[in-house]
Amino acid sequence: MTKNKIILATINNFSTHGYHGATMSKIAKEVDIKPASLYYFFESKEDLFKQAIQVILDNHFSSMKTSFFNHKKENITNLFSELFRSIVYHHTSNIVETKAYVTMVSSPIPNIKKEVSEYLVQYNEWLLKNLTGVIKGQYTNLDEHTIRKIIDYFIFIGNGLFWGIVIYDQEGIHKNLTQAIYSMEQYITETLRSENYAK
Amino acid sequence: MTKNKIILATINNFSTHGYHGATMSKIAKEVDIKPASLYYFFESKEDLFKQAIQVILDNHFSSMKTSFFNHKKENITNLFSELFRSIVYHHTSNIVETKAYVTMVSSPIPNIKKEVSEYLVQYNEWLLKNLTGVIKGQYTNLDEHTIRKIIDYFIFIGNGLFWGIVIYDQEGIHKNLTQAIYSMEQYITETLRSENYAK
Amino acid sequence: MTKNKIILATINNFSTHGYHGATMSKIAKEVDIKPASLYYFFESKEDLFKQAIQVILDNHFSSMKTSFFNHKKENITNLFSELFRSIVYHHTSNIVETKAYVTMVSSPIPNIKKEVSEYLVQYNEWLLKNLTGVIKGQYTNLDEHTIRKIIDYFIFIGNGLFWGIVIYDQEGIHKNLTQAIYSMEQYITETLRSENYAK
Amino acid sequence: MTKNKIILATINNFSTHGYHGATMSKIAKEVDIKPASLYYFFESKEDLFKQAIQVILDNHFSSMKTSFFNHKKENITNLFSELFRSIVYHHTSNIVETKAYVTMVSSPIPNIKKEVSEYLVQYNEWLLKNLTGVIKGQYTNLDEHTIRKIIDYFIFIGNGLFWGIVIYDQEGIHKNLTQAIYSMEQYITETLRSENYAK
DNA sequence: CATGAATGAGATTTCATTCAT
DNA sequence: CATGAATGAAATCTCATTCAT
Repeated sequence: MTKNKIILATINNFSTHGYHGATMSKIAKEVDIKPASLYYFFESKEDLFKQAIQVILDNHFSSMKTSFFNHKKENITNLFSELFRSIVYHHTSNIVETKAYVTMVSSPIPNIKKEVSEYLVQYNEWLLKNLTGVIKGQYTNLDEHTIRKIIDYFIFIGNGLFWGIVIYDQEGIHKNLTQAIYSMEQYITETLRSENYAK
Repeated sequence: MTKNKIILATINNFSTHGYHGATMSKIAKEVDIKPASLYYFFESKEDLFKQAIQVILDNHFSSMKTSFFNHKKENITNLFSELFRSIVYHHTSNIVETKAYVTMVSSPIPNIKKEVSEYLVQYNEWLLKNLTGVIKGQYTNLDEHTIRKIIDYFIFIGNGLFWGIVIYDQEGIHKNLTQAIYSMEQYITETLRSENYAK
Repeated sequence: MTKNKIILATINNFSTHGYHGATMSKIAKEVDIKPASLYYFFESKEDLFKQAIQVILDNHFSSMKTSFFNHKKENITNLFSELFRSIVYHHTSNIVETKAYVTMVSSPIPNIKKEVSEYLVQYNEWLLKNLTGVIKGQYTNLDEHTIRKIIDYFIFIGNGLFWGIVIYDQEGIHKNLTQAIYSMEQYITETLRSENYAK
Repeated sequence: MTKNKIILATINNFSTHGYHGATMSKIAKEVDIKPASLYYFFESKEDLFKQAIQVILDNHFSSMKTSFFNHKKENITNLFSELFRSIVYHHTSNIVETKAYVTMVSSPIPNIKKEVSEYLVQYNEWLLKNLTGVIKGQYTNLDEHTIRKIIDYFIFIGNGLFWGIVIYDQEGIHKNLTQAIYSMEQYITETLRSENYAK
């Protein structure tokens, strides 16, 4: 479908050239149509980019949801490992969208900032709520504050993993994944021990 | 000095609008001169951006060198904490340059990619060499491979810290700094223990 | 057709203002379109001028071919007169192209020199071959060297005629034409006599 | 002297790039000064070019005068040969000025046309007057009309020679010179014979 | 004399957009 | 659906010129 191809070409161009560098011509050429034809599907460049970014965010959300709900959640350390793996899998399989996201964060598109930050807030709330739920389900005695600290640490380590995906190659990313999993395991072990926690 | 002001305005505009969004007009307006005057100091937009980026990279390097050599290096855990603190300090004090760097990585400026990757290689080598030196000086029995793993982990955690600087506010960054320091301490402790190492 | 009109306006402006003096604005104004529209038909100013010059050269070649092949070639003196007449006719009817050609020779367009010199070489070869053929057909005993001398003289006299077309008015040009025809007749008569030639 | 060097650089640039292509920067660079310095010597670009062109015309006139008055004028055929030789010598030694002249004729400089055409009129009158004088001195019976025809033919042949100087190399030019001398000799011989003239 | 610094005007070119077909 | 043709606005860049030093 042409409209879809246009969105993909838009994401592709945006990720490597930024908003102003991603011209309607380049996008049209990638889809093998003329620039004038883009206006049959989209009202304007801004409209096109708004929709394209929505696709990136939707993909990200559904990818994260899928991996979250596909997991058995018997073991929390295991869950974090799985989530890290999902993050790596999602972002490496969609490296173009990932770089587009980074571009979005660093040089935000005029008039589209809002959508992105709203998504981030929404995503974080979702993640927080669900992770909290799972952890509570397994470690019933852990207080809210400790749970929050674990999730925060997970996000912190996830950030390192994320930036690694952007700047490293396959090999480097894999090394980071191992480090992330190890780090999280350590953190949980330590936390549980210091909390004098018994499952 | 006009030339300097132009460079600063360029970094500023580049960091928020990307290469194509940072127009010569916007830059000139920020310096309160006319666009034509930019060409007295720089041959072309590309030339201007090349020099601006060189400034960013030079600043980063000298900032890292300063913080590295100003430290006493009596205690390695301490050194890593100090370096993390320096990273945070440098990037938060130069948030514009930092965002410019992220923009550079995600949507690289045509014909300037090379300079940036060359810098990264050079910086990594410098970091590796010096950190290796310090660690060796303090833990004389640690083998190369273990030292390398420690440094790799340091870089991995530093990446999380870095990305946090880009996307969080003061408070979030400070939280990340604590997490990073803790994480590194843990890692070193564990490593030394598992190596059955006695200083 | 717009593209054609643009080419004509280009030749026109080039012939009187030279390459740098013939601006895209002037050309567009002459065609009654906006400068930006020129870029729908031509990639760049250089591209436009390349094509315009090709038109001049093509016109010249086809004009010369037509007049050469339309002639009966029974009498060689007559042929030369006819060719002179054709030169005058072609250049006075296309005085703009002719002046453009002179401009081209004196202040060549950057990166377009090659096309012009290649054309000149090609045209000279064509002229030489065909004139040689006709002369040989009529004066079977004339040796190659003599034929070549006659053609060279024809070209020499043609050059005087050509420059006269550029700098004189109708009357002056006509006077030159008479002189050229006379000169060529004399030369052939003298040459045949001195070669003791009998047809 | 700087002013002189500027004039030479102007002629040089004008001859190869035309008026609009000969920029103040290029001229300044050739003299190894800054563009701003040109304005110490000349009021404006137009002023500079006016003076430069005056130099070309003055050089041409004095060169022609010298060669005319240095000749013994015993033999008219000889005089024409000498004048042709002078033309060739002057223009090949000053090929840059010559090409500048051609550029001037084909793409005249705005507001400077007048000076050039006035010079041409003046030069032609001078040439006519002096040649007429010499011819009359030697062939006292020749009527004005015949003299004028000879001079006209001389100019016509000179034009072929001139254009040859512009487009040919050393060898081609020399061949043209021979042809021109021969042509003029023939013409005079024929004219005298047909006028049934006895010196 | 000479130039560093600056600029208005204008040149070439790009780009998002429109609209008739 | 798609595009050929066109354009206003703006971007990059050039150029002649000025003026204080």
